[in-house]
Amino acid sequence: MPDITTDFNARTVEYKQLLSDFKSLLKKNNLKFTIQREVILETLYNSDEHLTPESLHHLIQEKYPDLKTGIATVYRTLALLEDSSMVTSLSFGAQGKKYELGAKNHHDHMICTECGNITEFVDEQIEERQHKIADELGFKMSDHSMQIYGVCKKCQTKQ
Amino acid sequence: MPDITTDFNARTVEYKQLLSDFKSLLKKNNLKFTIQREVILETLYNSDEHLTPESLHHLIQEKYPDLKTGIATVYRTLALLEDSSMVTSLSFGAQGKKYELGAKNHHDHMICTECGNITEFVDEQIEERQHKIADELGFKMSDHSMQIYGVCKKCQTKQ
DNA sequence: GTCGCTGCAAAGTCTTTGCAGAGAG
DNA sequence: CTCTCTGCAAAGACTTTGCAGCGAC
Repeated sequence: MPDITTDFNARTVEYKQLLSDFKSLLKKNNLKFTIQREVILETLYNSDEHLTPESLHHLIQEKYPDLKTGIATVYRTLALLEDSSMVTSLSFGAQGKKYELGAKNHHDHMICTECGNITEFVDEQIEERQHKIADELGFKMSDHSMQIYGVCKKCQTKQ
Repeated sequence: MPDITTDFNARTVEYKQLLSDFKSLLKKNNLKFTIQREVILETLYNSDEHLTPESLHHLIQEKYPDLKTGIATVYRTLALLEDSSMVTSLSFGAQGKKYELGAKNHHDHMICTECGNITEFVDEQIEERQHKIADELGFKMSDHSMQIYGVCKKCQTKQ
């Protein structure tokens, strides 16, 4: 069996899981499962990028032009997903926030100040120290975020 | 000599240094040294908090009611200071940014999700790892920021 | 005196909200 | 059927900009 098919199946299973989590969440809160909400989740899932509400909205309009999804619904759904910790938002320098699915593994971000691209990474030593520091300061740590800013390889070459 | 006096002198010297840096910066760019710009720098310096443009503006209005400093000037001056790396901005969750003087030592932030207070800390091990990671990913690192979110001691007690 | 700065108000962004009709359960 | 959602447009919040007079140099 070719790798691509395996990958596809794995992703399909993963997405189904995510979708079912989402449905449970909605049911638990007496909210309805709508096509717009599904499309937003799916688009977030299929994007490797960190999306702004606006870029997410554009992607959806391109893929489902007949749905006429409103930007307000995108904001409302992102707020819902963020409240229930299914997505995480990143805010930095520029105006606006970028969102990503929180279901993916935890990681930190390296942000290129030239092109705006974001590379993800994890470092166990840092993760460990963070917990220690929170303990020392008497904080009950719930989350953290770390960004390294700089110029990425590609942009260094350009200059 | 009492400690307080020593402290005061030390702070005065430090502020004079900062002010003179600011003046050099202005001169270098053919900009003018105005009372508003000084007041903004001074207020930032004397605040231990991380200030939003609005809170900075309020502080200034309280302390110098006759100056009638406009919020637009606060924004313009903060942008100027940030461009020249004299202040750093933090943006997270909520709307808007908070600013702090960058001349102070580098540090990271621990943010209480209950009361919004910010505690500063530095950890050498983390600083070191960050440089290593940037190197490994081919990034030319210019800066970084790290935030730990959680509930501070005080708020844990309240609950 | 010149040229940049300031406050004001108006214009921009990005985000949220109110509402009437559409649609999920 | 009921009660939540949605798209739209209007309202909000925060930030930036244009302009005429003011003030640093």
